[in-house]
Amino acid sequence: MSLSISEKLEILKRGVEEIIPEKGLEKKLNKNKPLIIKAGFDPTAPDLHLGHTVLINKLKQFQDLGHKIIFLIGDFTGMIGDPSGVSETRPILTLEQLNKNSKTYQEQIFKILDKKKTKIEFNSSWFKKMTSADLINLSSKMTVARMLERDDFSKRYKGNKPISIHEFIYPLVQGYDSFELKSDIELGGTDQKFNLLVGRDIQKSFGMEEQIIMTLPILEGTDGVKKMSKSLDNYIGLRESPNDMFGKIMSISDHLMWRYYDLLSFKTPTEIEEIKKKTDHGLNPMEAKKMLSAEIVSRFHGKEKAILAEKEFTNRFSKGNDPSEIKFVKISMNSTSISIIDLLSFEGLGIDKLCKSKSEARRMISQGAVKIGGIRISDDNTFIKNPSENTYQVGKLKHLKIKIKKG
RNA sequence: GGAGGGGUUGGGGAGCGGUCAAACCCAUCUGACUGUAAAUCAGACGCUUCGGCUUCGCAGGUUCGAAUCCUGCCCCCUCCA
Repeated sequence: MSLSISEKLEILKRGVEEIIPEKGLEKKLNKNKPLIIKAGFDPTAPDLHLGHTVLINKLKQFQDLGHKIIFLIGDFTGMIGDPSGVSETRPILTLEQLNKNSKTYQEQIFKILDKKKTKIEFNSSWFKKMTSADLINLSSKMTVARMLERDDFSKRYKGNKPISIHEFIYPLVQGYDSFELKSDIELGGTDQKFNLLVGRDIQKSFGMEEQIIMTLPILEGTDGVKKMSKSLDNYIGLRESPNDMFGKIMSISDHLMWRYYDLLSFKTPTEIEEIKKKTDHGLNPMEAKKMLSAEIVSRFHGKEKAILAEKEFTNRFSKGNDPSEIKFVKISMNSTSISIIDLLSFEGLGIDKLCKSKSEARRMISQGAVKIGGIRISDDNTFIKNPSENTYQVGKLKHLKIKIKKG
C-alpha cells in the first residue's frame, strides 16, 4: 500500500496528545526513509497491561508504515526509578529478574508488534561501559534551573517535597538513550513529556538532529480515576485468561467504556461515533461493552477464545448460572464432620481458600454470600459431613468443589 | 552542625490520657435491584474457642488506664548554616 504523506500523518496523529515540535513529524516523514522510532519501558514488573498497549499500538502503526521500531528495555534506568508522577521507591532488580522480566515483555509485545521487524535494545549495554567521568560529562549538559522547569519537580520543590539527585539523572540517562539509538521519534505517555524533551537536548548537545516527541494519553485503570498500574491493582493484564479479561472489561463503568474505546479499540473514530449514537438511541450499553471486550480479548487470545469468553460471561452473569468449569480439590481429615466456618478458611486449601479467616467466613455467611450446592446457608453452625463432595460458593466469583474424605 | 515537623488498620487522613479495633474519604468485599462484575441503594471491612486477644515506627517507662505523656533508638521531611 502506498499512502500519501498526509494520509500517513492522519493515521499517526490519531489519539496522540502532543507532537513536539508540531511540524516535526511531517518533516521527518518527508525524508521518505524508514525512521527510527524509540519507546522505552522499565522492566520493573513482568506484566504488561492494557495501559501499555496504547503506546504499543501506536508503535504498530509506525511499523506498518515501514519504520524501524526500537523497543528499549530500560534495565539500567530501571535501577534508578522514574521520578515521573507518584514518587515511590522502586525495588532494585537483580540481573536474573531483569532477564526474566524482559523475556516475558517480549512475549507480550509480539502479540501486537511484528517480531521480525522489531529491535529490542537494553540500555545497560552502553551504560555499563560508561565511566563516572562520562556520567559527569553527561550531567554537564543539563542545568538545575532547566530541571526545575519540569512540572512535577517544580511542584515538589515549591511544595517543600524532596527531590533526590538521582532523580535528576534519570531524564539525562533516558535522553542519552535517544542519542545512542539515533532516534528520530520517541513515543511516551504524557507523564514522560519532560524526559522525552531532555532527549532532544542531549541529542542536540552531542551534535545530532533532535528527535520528535509524541506523547500519548495515559489510560485510566478499572477504577476510572487513577492511571492503570499493577501496584494500584486496577489493571487488566495482557496475560490474563480470556474469561478474566472479558469480565474485567465488562466491569468498567459505562462512562469509562468510551475512554477505552478511544484509546484501545482499533475501530476508526467514525465507527466509534456510530456505536455511541446507537447507545444513545436504545442500544444497551452492555452490548457496546461486549463488543469492546470481544475486540480486545480476541486481540490477545484469538477470536475463538473471545467468543467462548463472551458465552461464559453471559451464562454466568446474565443468566446467573455457575461457571462452566469449577476447580476441584480433595482434602482428607479424621473427624466425622467439619464446621462450614472451618472449611471455608481451611488452611489446607492453600490459594484456593474461599475465605481469608474464620471471621471473614462468618461475615460472608451473615451477609448471605455462601452457598453449598447452590443453596444459600444462613447458619454459621452448619456442619459438613465427612466424607462428602459439594460445590461451595462465596460471592459471585468464588466457586470451589471440595471432596472431603477420611484419612 | 543548629531549629522545627512527622511516622496511625490496603491508600489518603482524623484522633493527642479513658466512651478507640480507632472518625471520615477512597479502594475492596457482600447483598438487593438491574441492562453486566455498569449505575443506584444498603451493609461489611484486625483476629477470635465470641469470654476476649493482638494492633497506631521500634524498645522501654509513667499511670488504675496510653495511639495519645516521658526516655532512648530507627526512619522520613522542612528551614537555617
